[in-house]
Amino acid sequence: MPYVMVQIPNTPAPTSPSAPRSVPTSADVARLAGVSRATVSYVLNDTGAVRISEPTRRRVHRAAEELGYVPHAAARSLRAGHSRMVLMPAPPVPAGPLHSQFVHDFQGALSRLDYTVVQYGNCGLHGDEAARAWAELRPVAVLVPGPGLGPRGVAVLKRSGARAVVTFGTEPVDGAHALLTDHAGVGRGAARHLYARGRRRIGVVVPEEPGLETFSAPRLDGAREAVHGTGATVTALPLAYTEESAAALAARWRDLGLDGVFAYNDEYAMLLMSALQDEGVRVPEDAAVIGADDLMLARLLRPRLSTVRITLPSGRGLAELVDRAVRNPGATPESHELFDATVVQRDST
Amino acid sequence: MPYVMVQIPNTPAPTSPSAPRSVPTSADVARLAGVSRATVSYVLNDTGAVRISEPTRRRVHRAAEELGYVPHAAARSLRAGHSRMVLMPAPPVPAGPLHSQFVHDFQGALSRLDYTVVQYGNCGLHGDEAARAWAELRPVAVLVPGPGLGPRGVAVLKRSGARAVVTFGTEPVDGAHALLTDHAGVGRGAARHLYARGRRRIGVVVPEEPGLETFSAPRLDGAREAVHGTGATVTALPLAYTEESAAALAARWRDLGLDGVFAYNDEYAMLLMSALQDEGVRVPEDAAVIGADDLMLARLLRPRLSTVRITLPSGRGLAELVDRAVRNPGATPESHELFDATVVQRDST
DNA sequence: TTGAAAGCGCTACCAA
DNA sequence: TTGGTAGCGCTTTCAA
Repeated sequence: MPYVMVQIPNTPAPTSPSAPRSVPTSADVARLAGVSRATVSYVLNDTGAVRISEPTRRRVHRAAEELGYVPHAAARSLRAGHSRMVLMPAPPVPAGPLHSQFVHDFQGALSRLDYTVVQYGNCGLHGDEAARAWAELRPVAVLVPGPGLGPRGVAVLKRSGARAVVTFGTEPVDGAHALLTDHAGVGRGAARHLYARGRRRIGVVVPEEPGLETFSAPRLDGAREAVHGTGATVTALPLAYTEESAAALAARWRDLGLDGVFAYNDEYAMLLMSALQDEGVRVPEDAAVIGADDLMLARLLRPRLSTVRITLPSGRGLAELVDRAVRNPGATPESHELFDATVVQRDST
Repeated sequence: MPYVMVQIPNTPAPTSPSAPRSVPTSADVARLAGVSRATVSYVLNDTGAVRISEPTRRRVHRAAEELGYVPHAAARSLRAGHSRMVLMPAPPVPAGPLHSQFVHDFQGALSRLDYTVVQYGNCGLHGDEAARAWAELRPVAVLVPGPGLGPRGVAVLKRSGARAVVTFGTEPVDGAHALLTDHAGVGRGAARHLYARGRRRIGVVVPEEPGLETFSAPRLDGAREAVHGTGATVTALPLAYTEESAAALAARWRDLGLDGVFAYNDEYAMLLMSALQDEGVRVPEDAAVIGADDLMLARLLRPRLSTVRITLPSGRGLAELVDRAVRNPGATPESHELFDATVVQRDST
């Protein structure tokens, strides 16, 4: 079907009544109020050093209101030479409840310190590429979850003005503050507990979902380390987060000859424990099961699930760390343990 | 222990070798490469219209590399007059698994369409205040979860250049595209199901956690509506997400004289069902329980939990909606049902 | 093939 | 008390 392409002007003539006028600037406000742009800036920012008469203030405010004027953050921070944006790249996997809660708190705390917190969804970029993309936004601080950042990335960020770079991860990155997430410690705690309960052939669930290796690998390593030299064994058990996968694993459970399992976290633990029970494997007699994260829901299953409780520090404390780092960018990067991992024994071990 | 505070200059003299030099600009690159800023821009952006000789290109690239030059996004979009930022204000409550997954998909899909997706954590701001804060960033599109935005807010955003404003919520907002989340439909489906199973005195759990009213109120209303005129009753049951609260509710269950309950979602349902069982209330004989969201974990409890499954559309489809809206900002706002709610009967009803 | 220069929207210095 | 104006870093038109 033949058609005619009509050129639609994307900035309609300002005479058109219903059309969206172009975005009002402070110059427009100044014009309408009959003052200079400088005055507009003074009034709207309530600059202390300069006194503007009350009638003028009113005129400016009225004009701004009438035009629906909103200042342009990019222009402002360009002029100012800095911003108060804290950038937090979104993790490569959808956030779990712990992470969601943590990010929420942290955002709140930083907001109260007058920072603007922004989660940046950068799909597919890796390593230094990603760092460059973040650096383009000229954040005053960057909080990077996971291992996506090397020393070169840190350097790129700092060179482009980031006054604080903070990483979450199992080990510190050169030049950045580090919040150490001791996943190995979680695995170690779980395996030690199983060992103490008399288990010698220990399975460790490793989720098959991509993106979780970051956490699962150190947890597995930690478990290995915990029983090293004791004669107990640790076996990696790949498991997808589906009932089918759990049923399949449970079906070959007896062949595996294991007597205890650290199931990565409470969700996988619930899934596996349930499948084991369906298979007639008794928990904890035939197989002791321990999870991690201490989800409330995990207390509802019977037997009640033992777990490694992970307590994260308050968002406020971390926000203060960031604030300190921003105020004193020269300081030597600090490393902090972020986790506090405690075994909570219930009925499944 | 006494200590001496040493004033560290935060912009060290550029002669200092190891100190962080000030952020390199395209002018620095130009200087180092011995060309003009224009040439730098041409080379780094690979401008098609202009041919730059190969040796010059190399010099520019080398210089940029050496300085660790990263372009300044704010300056660029200021000059360009527009950006490709899609702003998504973070919801006031920590995200649940459904929301996390959805946001993740959606971010990925928009990234592939070459947008920059940014979740903005704006603590405490409300209504038009919040809209103004978002507008300062001059996003090309804004996706607002929940009811935080009125027609005035939409107008503010559009006036400041947003070419698409999309709301998630139970009802459309004037001037914005709407993705309708039919929470009432969820409640309706659940209550209808309970009614069909012979229940006449129906409880509806209303979470006490602040910020959830947005979802719980329409779910309750939907349940009321479903049984309106049938002689069946609907009773709101406040419940905090703690074992204590659930135990307290279960303790007075017999006094309440209810025979069925829609428990807001699967998590509250699991909590309540478990408490009821501890109290000796038989499920489903004495009390039929239905949740919502179809969490996998809810299938693990016994009796297996009936639920209202909520399927969200793919992130890709929504990303395309946004893209279409951005390309054609004049179009009449569309409204779409976002939810597809289906009752899944298992053993608890 | 390259350079000079204007200007995006804003703030802050200096002058009136 | 107010206005003129420079300049933040960038792209792009026009001229050489």
